[in-house]
This record gives sequence, C-alpha cells and structure tokens, in this order.
Amino acid sequence: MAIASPKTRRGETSRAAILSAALDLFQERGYEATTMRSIAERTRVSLGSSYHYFPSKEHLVLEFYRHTHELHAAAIAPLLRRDKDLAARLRGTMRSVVVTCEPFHAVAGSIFSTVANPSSPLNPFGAAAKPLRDEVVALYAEVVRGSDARIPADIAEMLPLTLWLYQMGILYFWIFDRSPGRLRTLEVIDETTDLIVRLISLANLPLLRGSRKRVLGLMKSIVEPPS
Amino acid sequence: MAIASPKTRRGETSRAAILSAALDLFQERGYEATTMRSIAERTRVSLGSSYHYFPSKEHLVLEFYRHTHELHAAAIAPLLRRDKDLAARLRGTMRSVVVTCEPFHAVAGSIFSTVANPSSPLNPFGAAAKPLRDEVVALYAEVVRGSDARIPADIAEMLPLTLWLYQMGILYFWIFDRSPGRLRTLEVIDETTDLIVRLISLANLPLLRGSRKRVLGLMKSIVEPPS
DNA sequence: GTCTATAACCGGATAGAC
DNA sequence: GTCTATCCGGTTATAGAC
Repeated sequence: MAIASPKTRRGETSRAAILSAALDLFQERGYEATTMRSIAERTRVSLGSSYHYFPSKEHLVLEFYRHTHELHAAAIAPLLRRDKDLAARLRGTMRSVVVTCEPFHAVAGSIFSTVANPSSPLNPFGAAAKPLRDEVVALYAEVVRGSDARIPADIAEMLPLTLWLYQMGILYFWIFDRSPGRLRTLEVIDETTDLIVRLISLANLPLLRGSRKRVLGLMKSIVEPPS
Repeated sequence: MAIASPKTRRGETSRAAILSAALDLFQERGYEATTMRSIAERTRVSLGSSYHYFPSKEHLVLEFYRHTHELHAAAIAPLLRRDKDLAARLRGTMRSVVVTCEPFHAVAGSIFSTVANPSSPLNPFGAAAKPLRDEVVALYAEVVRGSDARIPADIAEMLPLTLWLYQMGILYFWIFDRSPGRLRTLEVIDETTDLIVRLISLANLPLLRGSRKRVLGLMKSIVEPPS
C-alpha cells in the first residue's frame, strides 16, 4: 500500500530518477497525457520497474503534492518570521499557495479529481495522506500561533484544520480561474482572509456565542468520530 | 459532446435499455467494477453500439445523476406543499437527499470524483451540467420561496445557489459516513440546517451588515464573472 | 442518415522469470 | 531490483445493415 522505500543505493537512485521524470512530465504534458510508459522511457527503466517503486500512478501524485508543499513552506518562512498581523499572515500564506502552484495549474485539475476520490489511497482525508495532511495543518497552526491576534481557545483549537480546508477550497476555485495572472483568485483570497479575521473577532459577540459554540462543537464531533 | 438523442423508435428502445442496464450494474457492482462491456452484454448490444448513444462512461453518470434528482424531487413534493417553516423544509429536503441516495452509497464515491474533475464534461460547475444544475438550484429556490420566512432580498437572491453548494458538501460528508443508518450525516444535517436558518436571521444585526454585504458581493462576483 | 457490429488501439496494472 | 509478456477495460475506426 505505502510507497516502498528502496533498500539499496542503486534503488535509491532509480526511485529518485523515476520521481523526477514523473514530476517533469506532469508539468510538461499534464497528468493524463503522461503515461507510465513515458515516465519509464525517460528514466531509461522498464515499465515494470517503475511499479516496483510506485504501486500506482496515483502514488506519484502524492509525491508531487509533497513537493509543492515543501516549496510553499519555504516560500512563506520569511513572512511568518517577519509579520505578526494575522490577516497579513493568512493573506500572504494563501497568495503564496497559488503562486507556488501556478506552474502546475494545467495539471491541477486532474490531480484534484484523482485525489478527491474517497476510495483513492491518496484522499486527503484518508490514512495514507495523514503525514502530509498533518504537516500542512501544522503550517496553518504556525500561521495562527505566530500572530499577535488574541483568539479564544475553542476557536484556536479548530482554526488550523479549518484553514487547511479553506486552502483546498481556494485551490479548487483557482483551478477554474482563467483570468489573466489568476487575478480573480487573488481577489477572492484578499476578500476571504479579511472576512475570516473579521469573523473571528465577531465571534465574541454575546449574540453569536450560542452559534459559535454549536459550530465548534459540530466541527469537533466531525473530526473526532464517536466510533 | 452532448448525448445523442435517438431518431428512431428502435434507437429509443436501445438507448433506454443501455441506460437501465448501466444504472442496475452501477448499483450492483459499483462504478469501476461495471465495465462498458458488461453493460453492453446485459443489454444484448455490441460494445460499439453503446458508444453510439453515450459518448463515454461518464455520460452515463450524468443520467444517473438526473435519475436520483428526479427521485428526490418527487420525494419532497408533499413536504414542500405542506410545511411552511424554513428550517423544517430545509431539514426535510436534506434528509431526503441522503435517503434517496442511500442505495447508491457504495457507488457515490467514485462518481463524485469522476464528476469533480474540472476537465470532465460532467463537472457540476461546467456547461454540460447546466440544465441539471439549474433544476436542482430551482428546487432549492422553491424550498426558500415557499417558506414563511422573511428573508432580505440580497440574501434570498444568493440562497438557492448556496444551498445547492451546501447539498454537495453534505453529500461528500455522507460518502465518508460509515455510521449505522448514516446517523452521523443526519445529525450533521439537523445541526447545519438549524445554523443556516439562525445565521439568516442574525444577518440583520447592524454589526453584521458590513460582512454580509461583503460576503454577498463576493458570491455575486464569483457567480457572474466580470469577463 | 440511423443503427449495429467487429476489430483494433492505448495505457494502467500485474505475473513471473532472471 | 529489473525485465518481458500479458491482461484488462475505456475508447475509436470503420465497415456493413436497416
């Protein structure tokens, strides 16, 4: 099920070569147009050998996903050190997501749908994706934690996971975005990050207390299944 | 691109037979396990003939979609005539969605992901799905319109589309739901429909006016692209 | 012009020898 | 760990039947 880790030096090399060829080809031709045969050919390895390292084409996508996550984390590190304003941190982080992913815009659609399949081992909500999911959620935890915003504990608890989900929503919007420079997505990001920060500050209103408790309770029950 | 409509009596019959076999097999074996060859075989038609009526396996899914929508619309008709309370109408409608779709729970996952692909002709946000999407949105417009709730015009305008989106969210949750009798989904429906109605009534608070205007403006700009 | 059928093609995946 | 040969299923080309 999981991706095999090579046991020998030679295996290490082959695995890296296959992965690198795959990432290149995904960008050059898109996901569907990249055949396992073409990946093997460029790596100068047989088709069967590719399957020794990656049990399916989908598993190459998971690595692809990790690749962009690492680019993203590196890109926003300076911002997270520098800026303490929550709205600015959130806006900068989200803008950086779409900038980082821009080279893969054409591929993103098919990858998204591949990954959306609940029976896919790569489904973001599933077990196989947990390590990476945890990393991304941790990144959003850092976005929140490093800010000077005073956030009620019950909200702070659910916020990172919520922002991870929000990021997926933005990415789905971005996939459809045909505007020049992906300007519409950037506008939506500016507007929604502002609204999120505003909503957090409003959540302390006495009139909203009840709904807030219910929303957070619901989220918690979803994240931690009673079973 | 679009599904060919048969020109002759005989074609009519073949098309209906293929569709019916496909719907049966999807339920019996799931989407992936149902091969185009098995559909053709059960219909006692050649593989090539199936492709005369349905340009791809995905196009059979669109019909599947329409089928469940019609079941759903019929199921909630009495409720919509009888009950005027918005929360009750919404709750009843959503509960009925998952009840109607229950026989297809096992298939739903792969269908969802097929359809989530932005480059799929069947993507719910795309052009090919527009007729069906409009029907579903109209159904939610009726849920709202037939209620005795007094809803500000700007909210009422965006509400049907929002509820359609909300329905998709609930269905995605339902796909993952392994609880007996799909009880957790029903709980989430009860809780969220209540919250939605509450949120609508809160939206008139002076303190929320600003955010409400911004949220609705954002939604509108997304639905009606400036291009 | 409308339907049906047969025979391929293509690409993801697997079996099993070395 | 690497290979070749093969399977399997969605899709297409194309020729004939009504």
